[in-house]
Amino acid sequence: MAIRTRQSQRRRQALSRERIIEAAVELLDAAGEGGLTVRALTERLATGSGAIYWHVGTRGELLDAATDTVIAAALAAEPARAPDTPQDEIRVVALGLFDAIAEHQWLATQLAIQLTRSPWGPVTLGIFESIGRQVRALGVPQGNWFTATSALVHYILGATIQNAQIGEDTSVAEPDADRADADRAEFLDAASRAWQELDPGDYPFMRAIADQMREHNDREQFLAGIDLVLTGITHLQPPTGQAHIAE
Amino acid sequence: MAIRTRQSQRRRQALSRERIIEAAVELLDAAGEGGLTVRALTERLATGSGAIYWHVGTRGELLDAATDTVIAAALAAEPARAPDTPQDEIRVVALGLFDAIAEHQWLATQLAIQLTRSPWGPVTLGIFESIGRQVRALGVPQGNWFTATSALVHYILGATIQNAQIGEDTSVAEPDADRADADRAEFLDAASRAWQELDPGDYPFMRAIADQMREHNDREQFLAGIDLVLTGITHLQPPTGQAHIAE
DNA sequence: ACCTGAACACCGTTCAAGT
DNA sequence: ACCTGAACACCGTTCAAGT
Repeated sequence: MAIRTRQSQRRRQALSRERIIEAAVELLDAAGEGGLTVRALTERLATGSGAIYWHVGTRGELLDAATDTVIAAALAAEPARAPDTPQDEIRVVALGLFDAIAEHQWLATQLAIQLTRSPWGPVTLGIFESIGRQVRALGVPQGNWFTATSALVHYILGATIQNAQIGEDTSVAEPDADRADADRAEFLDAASRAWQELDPGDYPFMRAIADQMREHNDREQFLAGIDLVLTGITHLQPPTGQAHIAE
Repeated sequence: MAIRTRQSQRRRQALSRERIIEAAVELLDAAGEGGLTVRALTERLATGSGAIYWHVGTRGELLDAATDTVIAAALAAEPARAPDTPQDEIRVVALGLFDAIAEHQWLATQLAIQLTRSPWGPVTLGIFESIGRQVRALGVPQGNWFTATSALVHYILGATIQNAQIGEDTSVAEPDADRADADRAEFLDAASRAWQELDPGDYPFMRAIADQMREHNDREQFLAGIDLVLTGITHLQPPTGQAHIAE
């Protein structure tokens, strides 16, 4: 009963690479990575397994294509209000990724897999380019572009992966926004309580910050981290030709 | 022929949870996540599949246990020279994770999976605690502990995941250190050339930094990012009770 | 308590055959 | 060129049976 099969009797749309990727994203959203099986896909699309391989290739290639598609859409999405400084633009791009991963939790793992397997594949390239342009607009000296952009991108990816399941909802449905808020408060409360019960000998730090956890807002916290990195970028020493002249 | 079966005829060590995890790590190191199958494991350990389930549980639980074990070891490892400032200690912890993931590439994905599924599981907790203690030692005001620690941890995780395959070797074997260096130079050169051939309309930034890629050292670059975040932490505003009094 | 291994359900992929 | 679906090899997990 879990997943409703939306179109099983006769095919409504012609089969195509795009249609297959779209259906794959629906399955992934509904049931996670394990939910995307060739059989479930052929059933949903009312076709045979060979058709999938004809249009997109193996299951792995389909996963890559789904990841590329969703990330590219998140990077291309125009924000409601036009940002007027490079800092704002960076926040917009970062929140775009943050929300995309919250909406499609399977993205966190897929992103990590692509990052590991091909560190400079299309996905990473797109993210670096988006952030890098704003770093340039910030007036950072050219020799620091790579360091500054890497720091931002890596912070964004790490934070975004950890917040995948916490951030949920936000932009999707309004009706149960209250319920989502309640869920999150409950989650934070549980985490906070768990930390307070940790062995003080092993986890003195986590115990000490247990209080802060309760009253913390994921998006605000995420943006505070962005600001911290931006501050670090502002104070970068202009690079020398040779690294580490004086250590 | 690929993987040498080290002990097949008769069992040399008594079967135990620890022995199974050890063998799992060997399989993962040799052939990645796909290389860890229950059948390969039972063959290597000269046992039946039921024994695995008796001692550790499902394949997923075994993957979690392997991840926990390797990360805990990386965090507990004592550095060659004792670090004498909190900043140095942070660099030591960060490089410990950097090297662990370079040595065990499958860790990058597993870490991301655990981070997504249980954001405050034992792995994340251990990393936060290690870094958090040093943030406290740095003299950061308590209200900023969480923000500062998150920024560091998320940067470290993001950077470390992307550098998983580039960083390889380093601490393992000396004989082919030259060869590994050559491999990396080749890799960087290829990336640099690929960026120079990108469409200037779509990727102006990546084209502009293609040169920097060639002469870049992963570990130095990683540490430069750490320093950037540390600088940002130093310049954090002391927090107010209510967030965003004046926007 | 600890271990064996056949049996089961499910999976990705291929490919001869159709249109 | 595009699609079908049976067949194949392989997988994780269970469990009655052994010690």
